[in-house]
Amino acid sequence: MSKESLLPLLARHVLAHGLGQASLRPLAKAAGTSDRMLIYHFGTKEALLADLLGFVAGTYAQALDAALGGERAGTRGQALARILAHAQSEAMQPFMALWWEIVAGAARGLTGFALAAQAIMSELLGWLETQMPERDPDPRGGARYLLALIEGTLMLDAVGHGETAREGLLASGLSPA
Amino acid sequence: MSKESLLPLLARHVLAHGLGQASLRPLAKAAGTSDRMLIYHFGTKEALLADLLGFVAGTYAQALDAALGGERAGTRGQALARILAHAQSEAMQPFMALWWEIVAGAARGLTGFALAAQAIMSELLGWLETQMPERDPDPRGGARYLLALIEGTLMLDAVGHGETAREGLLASGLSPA
DNA sequence: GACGTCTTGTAGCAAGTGCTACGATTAGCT
DNA sequence: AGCTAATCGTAGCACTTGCTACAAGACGTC
Repeated sequence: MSKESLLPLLARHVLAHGLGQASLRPLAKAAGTSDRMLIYHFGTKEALLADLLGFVAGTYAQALDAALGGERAGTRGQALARILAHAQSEAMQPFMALWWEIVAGAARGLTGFALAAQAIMSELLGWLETQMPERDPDPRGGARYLLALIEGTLMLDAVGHGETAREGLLASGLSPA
Repeated sequence: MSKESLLPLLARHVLAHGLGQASLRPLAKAAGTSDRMLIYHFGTKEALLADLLGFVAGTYAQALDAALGGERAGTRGQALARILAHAQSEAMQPFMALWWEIVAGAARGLTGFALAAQAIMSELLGWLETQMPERDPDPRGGARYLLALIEGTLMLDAVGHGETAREGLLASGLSPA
């Protein structure tokens, strides 16, 4: 079992159970090894977590490319709707739960978390920029504006204020009225 | 030492060190008691956490009222700037770090976390509604729109994408150009 | 003073934590 | 074949976790 072949299994466990419960022995069982081997491969739990978060960020990038093909949106509102539908889909729910744990770690200054979070946000921002309407007057600023709005919406979703977010988007003038 | 007199001390410790490291013995030491007493008063760590998060939510409500007095903003942009300045202030930094942990817990479905998060968001939303400009065409929707934008901005701040958020706000048309 | 309830200290338990020591197996290279 | 280095299993260590058992003081009520 190589390091690389372990990462997907570890990620699966973390997506399902969260980072808080991610201790070596359960992780090892989920990956079909022993804690001894995890330490052997990664050296330290901290290093394991850093590698794991990097892997998750990479997986997210792939999922984004796969799910949201290339053609440009007609309006900012369409780009917004498209990405919200993706993030709110059933399949992305485990990732979203993990995402807020990554944000919390980044806010506490944990380096591995901050790096993964920045990578994921950069990925999403890059995708948003390619999605901006063809003759948008300010694609760069617009993409960043949408990014803030999207993340705020997803956060409100996560804490049970989804309806609040929906009304906010309606009032933003972006939604297809 | 009553339950109520313990809560501020416990909150201080959690704000400084985070929820992840919040185990009974360190908490007890920070509050000047023993783990035995914490269990005696709260019954369970889970119950302690729920009480503690409720207390933090209440404290946040007070801080909001105290720091951001009553007079209405002239424009949506002013309301936005005002609350962002508050949330990004040095004094609020420990609370913001704790906030993302609360969000992460809520996203994982932990009841105490979800309740506290909803209370805090409702408080902020209520305050935003009182701050909307006098002749705003849609104060209800506008407040919700601002809420999403604010939380997205704060999240990007937390993960080191503060500059991204700033550019997004500039492109929103809300900032005093 | 007697009684029962509330409060608190000291010890400790069973389980889980990250990590290490040591030995056995395997693989690759000469 | 013989040697070296990578890979892995078994035990275990020192420590922390949430929580409990047991007993002693504090305190108001009769």
